[in-house]
Amino acid sequence: MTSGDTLTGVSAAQLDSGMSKTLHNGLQILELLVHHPHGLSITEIAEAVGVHRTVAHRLVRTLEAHHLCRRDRFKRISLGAGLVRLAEPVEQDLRTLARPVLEELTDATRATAHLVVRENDEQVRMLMIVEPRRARMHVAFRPGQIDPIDRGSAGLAMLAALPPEPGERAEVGAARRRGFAVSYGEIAPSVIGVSAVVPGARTQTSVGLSLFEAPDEDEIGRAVLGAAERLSSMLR
Amino acid sequence: MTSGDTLTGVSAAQLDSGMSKTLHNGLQILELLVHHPHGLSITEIAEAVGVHRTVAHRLVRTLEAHHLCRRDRFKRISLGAGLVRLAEPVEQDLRTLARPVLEELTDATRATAHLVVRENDEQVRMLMIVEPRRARMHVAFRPGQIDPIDRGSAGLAMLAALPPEPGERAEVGAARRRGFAVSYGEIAPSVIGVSAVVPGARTQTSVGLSLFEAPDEDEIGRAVLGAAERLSSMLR
DNA sequence: CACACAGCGTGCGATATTAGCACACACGCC
DNA sequence: GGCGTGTGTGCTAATATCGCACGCTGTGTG
Repeated sequence: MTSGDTLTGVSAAQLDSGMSKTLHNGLQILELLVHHPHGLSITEIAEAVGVHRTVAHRLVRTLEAHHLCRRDRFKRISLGAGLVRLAEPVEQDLRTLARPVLEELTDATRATAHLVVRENDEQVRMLMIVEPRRARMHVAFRPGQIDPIDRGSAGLAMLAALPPEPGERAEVGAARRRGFAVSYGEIAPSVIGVSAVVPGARTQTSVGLSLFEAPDEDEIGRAVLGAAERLSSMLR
Repeated sequence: MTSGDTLTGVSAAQLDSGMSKTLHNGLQILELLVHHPHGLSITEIAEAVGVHRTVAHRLVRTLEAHHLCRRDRFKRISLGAGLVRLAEPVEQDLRTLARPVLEELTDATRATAHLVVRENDEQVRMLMIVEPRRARMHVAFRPGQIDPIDRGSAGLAMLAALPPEPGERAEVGAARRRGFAVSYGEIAPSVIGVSAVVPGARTQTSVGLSLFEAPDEDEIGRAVLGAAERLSSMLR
């Protein structure tokens, strides 16, 4: 991974053979705009993506027609509202049901609660409730963030929910015995994670907490397990 | 608008000259998948979008590399979690701050609360809180839904926030006098809308309610105006 | 006020990318 | 075991794209 990632563990897609270059470039524009909330000009986009200005222009027009980009009155381009329509069906029920559970968990523990789902060999953060609740999220994690499956408490918990593998990390075995996983600074430095899987979800799912100080693992683990159980029962 | 819309007012983007056909096709796949939560096969996608199977295959591979699609173990394709990363920055602060305000409004009125922002000549529904709160949303409205600016209470309220236009609808003038707009069945049949703009938002924004029975307009209007005011004060 | 400048938008040909074919493969079903 | 459906992969023709050149708009400056 020699290029393209500006945030922790967020890998930019590489143009591989058997992929469409034009579509790839268009999507790269979207991913670029994620990191520029105040918008970019056509020229800046063209430079960043590495295409000719007129090419960027055409791609932006196309994205705009789909409401995936918008242009303010100064022609600066930012992400468009059509994206929320596209994102809305993604694990919709799960997110709707999980929100009150996470809020409860956050209120009980004064820590940031997460909902994470597995996607192949990676884990995706789907929902976060921070404390205090109305804070804007300037933290290391963001919804939609993608990390490898074998890192962090959420990933460990998911691996522990499967049958033991020969070369698995010791933490996975510990998580399997305890029912919840703990990790220290694996995804963000000095952030401690405690997670448990949600039984019965269609795709592997976990609920977890982020802490900045070493917790009473058993107490926090019980809270997380309780939240996972509660969410699990709502899924039926 | 002769083709492509399956839901109320949701218009599919047309391939216009000056647009990239490949990117357009790729995005069409995403929009198609919105309506198929259980996934589609490559062949079904190819048919629906009107491209050759191998073309669809390549497009899907590209989308997949960007985590915009995922394939389950039976090769069925559905929307991927990368979309929540893309959607997350869209009006992020506004949505974060508006949620508690909308929840309060819903609890007070037992009606569905909406947050709507303007995008050029269209309005986009950004957030909805339904009553009961944990219900899955099977209603006529969905987050991300796009409607023309001159329909429904949210649009009327936004138009009323601008200087009077010569040919404007009478309802706009009424909304301008009262400070909030009311509409009867303009977006979804027999659904009554009451909306007020949020002063001070970067893009024109409104807060509103959906009702199924004719309300006491002044009472509901006061509640909506209060919510808009509260949200407005949080933006500063 | 006129000028220059920077960035945006649009035709139009050369070219590289894509479209579609033909085939091989995997899987489930009779 | 054979068949049928659906997926994945080289390869060439064809076509959509790329990038150039030009005109435009709006902004800052002498």
